[in-house]
Amino acid sequence: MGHGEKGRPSKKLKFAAKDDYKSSTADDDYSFYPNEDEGPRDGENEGKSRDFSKLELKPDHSNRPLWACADGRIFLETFSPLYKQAYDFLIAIAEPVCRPESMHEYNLTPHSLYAAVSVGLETETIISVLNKLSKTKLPKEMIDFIHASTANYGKVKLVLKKNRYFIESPFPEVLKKLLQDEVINRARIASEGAHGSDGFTISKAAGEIEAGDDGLLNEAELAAATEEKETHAFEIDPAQVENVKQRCLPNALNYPMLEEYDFRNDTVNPDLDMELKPHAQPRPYQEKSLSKMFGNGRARSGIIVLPCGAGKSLVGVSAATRIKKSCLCLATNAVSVDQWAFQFKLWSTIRDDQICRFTSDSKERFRGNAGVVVTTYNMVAFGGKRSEESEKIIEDIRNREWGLLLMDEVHVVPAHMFRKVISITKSHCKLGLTATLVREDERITDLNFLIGPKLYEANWLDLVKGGFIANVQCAEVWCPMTKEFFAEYLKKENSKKKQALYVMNPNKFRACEFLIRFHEQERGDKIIVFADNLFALTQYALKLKKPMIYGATSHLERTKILQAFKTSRDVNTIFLSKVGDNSIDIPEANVIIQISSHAGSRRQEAQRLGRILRAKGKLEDRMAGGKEEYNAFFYSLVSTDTQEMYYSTKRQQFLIDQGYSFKVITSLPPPDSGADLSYYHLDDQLDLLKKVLVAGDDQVGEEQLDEDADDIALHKARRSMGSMSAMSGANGMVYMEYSTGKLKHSGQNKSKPKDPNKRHYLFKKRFG
DNA sequence: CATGTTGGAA
DNA sequence: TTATATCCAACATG
Repeated sequence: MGHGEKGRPSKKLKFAAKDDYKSSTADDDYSFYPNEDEGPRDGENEGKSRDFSKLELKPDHSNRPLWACADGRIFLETFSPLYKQAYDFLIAIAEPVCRPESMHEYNLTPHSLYAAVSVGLETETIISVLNKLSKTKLPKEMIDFIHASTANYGKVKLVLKKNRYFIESPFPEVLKKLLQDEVINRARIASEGAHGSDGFTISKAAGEIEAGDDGLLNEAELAAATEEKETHAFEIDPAQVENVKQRCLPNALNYPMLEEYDFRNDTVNPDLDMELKPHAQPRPYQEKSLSKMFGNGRARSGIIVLPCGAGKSLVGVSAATRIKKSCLCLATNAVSVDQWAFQFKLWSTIRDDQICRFTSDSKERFRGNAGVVVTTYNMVAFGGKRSEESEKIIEDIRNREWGLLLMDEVHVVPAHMFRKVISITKSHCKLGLTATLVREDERITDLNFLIGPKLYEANWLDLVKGGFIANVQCAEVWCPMTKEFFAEYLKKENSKKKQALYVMNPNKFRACEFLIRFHEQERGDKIIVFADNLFALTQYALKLKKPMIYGATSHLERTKILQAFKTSRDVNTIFLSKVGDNSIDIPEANVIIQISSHAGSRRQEAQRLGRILRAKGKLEDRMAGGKEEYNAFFYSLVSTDTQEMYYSTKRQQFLIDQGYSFKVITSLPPPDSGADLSYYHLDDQLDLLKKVLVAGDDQVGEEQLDEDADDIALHKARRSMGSMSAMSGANGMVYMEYSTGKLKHSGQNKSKPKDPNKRHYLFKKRFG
């Protein structure tokens, strides 16, 4: 730990691009902020040589794009003509650490090498290709490390046959070694069949190769031809699969298991008749993802990383159409379920009666003996009492042997949920899709053994350049606290109260107001404002008279607001709470303003950024004049000299590592905007301050009693009246006025009880 | 039946 | 650890 910054190239770094790589991303102004730990940097690499000057350059070094260091780090020059091939290769064998414009940094780790072997690369291929691309002779340490890490890889396979799990290997001695492990030994179950002298079942297995993709990797993949060999195997308890897998990982016995599905030779499970439609033309990087998965004619389990908006669903649907067996598709929520079902119908020739959704209010069944089921993680893992109908369907899911388990947004699903889902379902192949493989906590290791290694990861910047996703300008806006707010901020001990103060900082509000005005009026943009803090969200939205959506906003209301945002010229800005992080799909938006967000979740940041990544406009337009224009904007508003500064930089390190250039803006709103914006007068600011202080004091205020009385009265009245939320006071009225006036939707009376305050958790709690 | 509300769960 | 969002099921309403 603690060597996030130290792990970076030292100041004495020789090559020129070093400066780009820091300064193109971060303003030196804030480099003094503590840098976050940088994911797993392997301990054993600490302290090894980082001095490049001793490395001996090859005579033709300028034609080669890589620098390889003894400690496992690799740097890639992105301006090299060999960049494309080198990138494909590196992404397969190493973890990307930092990918700014002109110089990428990667790290070789046991896990990354495991992933490399899993997609068919062999040790010698890895070394020779690295050597070919490197400007210097490969350090001996690196070669040794690759040897040591990969010696055992690819020797053991986990295979599902007729609903039973087997550990297979051409090397019986390896199986014996595994069985010396207590966990694995206990997991073994005796099975009938042709037994060899060592008690293993023996069978012949023939390798098969499919034409791979182009370029360097093709060679490598072909080189990874599987030979015909006797295969030895023993059976294990299905309930123990996960534990056994974990024992085999690089950090334990170091015989990580490959999971491959030889679907073409699967005669047990019924085929599902579906093809990609002709109009479904995968883009190059989608094709590449698929070639990693199906590179040797079988289906490998693993994770594919593509940014939001880059077309993950086409990859998922394509995978399903290639395997042509029953497919269980898992999404995070009901909205996603609908979208996936839609995507299947859009891209494939699947018949309507072969695809079904399984959620609380849609319990469809497919006809015939094979089909696609789209459901939520929750539904499968649900622990409580199920309805009769659900019970039947889930039983079906349990008993079926799935050809493909397609898991969307794997990065948001808690590990224990995965465990449950994976132990409930039996699948030959698992494909995880995600936009961000963030190495926060141990989650990533979990994913590695629960699903499989990373099969492919696209570089965002390359997709931007290709016009596949939008070109985003990220900016952090520094808003000084007003004197009065800062004084209160310093007085408070409670961090919650502090938060209320820095989020409601009038200068921040004015900056927000300014940005909204600018983007609405000058550029005609569509803007989403995010706030995690409900109080702030409400206050901002009310004051600026913009619609908002948060947890308690009804489904109907949500769709209405979103519809207006998408289609109406009058509604160009919406306020979202965390609801917007998942599940709400708004391709129209191209500006995001964050006014508050949670401490240090890089995932959240990336997800929000993903909202605006969908390419906007025609490529030609964007490239006009040879200079690519920004067509999307991402602002984080930060109150200076508060805790927020710390959190903010912490989170943004992630985006910097992804290669986004960052701007710090310190003069917003511009001085001359003055009274045009709210809270210009000190009196207004003080009013706001008072409001914040009262709200921040929550729970035990005198107001509470009044609210209580009102709320109880309302609670009682709710059934009979269904509306007339008098309790909500002026705030609610402003909100309603707005939503009825501007959105012009029908049924406005009905929506009245949806007043934000009414369902606020503070109110609900008091009845609990 | 469709819609809305509530409580419990993870 | 707290706050917030999500889902499911059951029940009420019209």
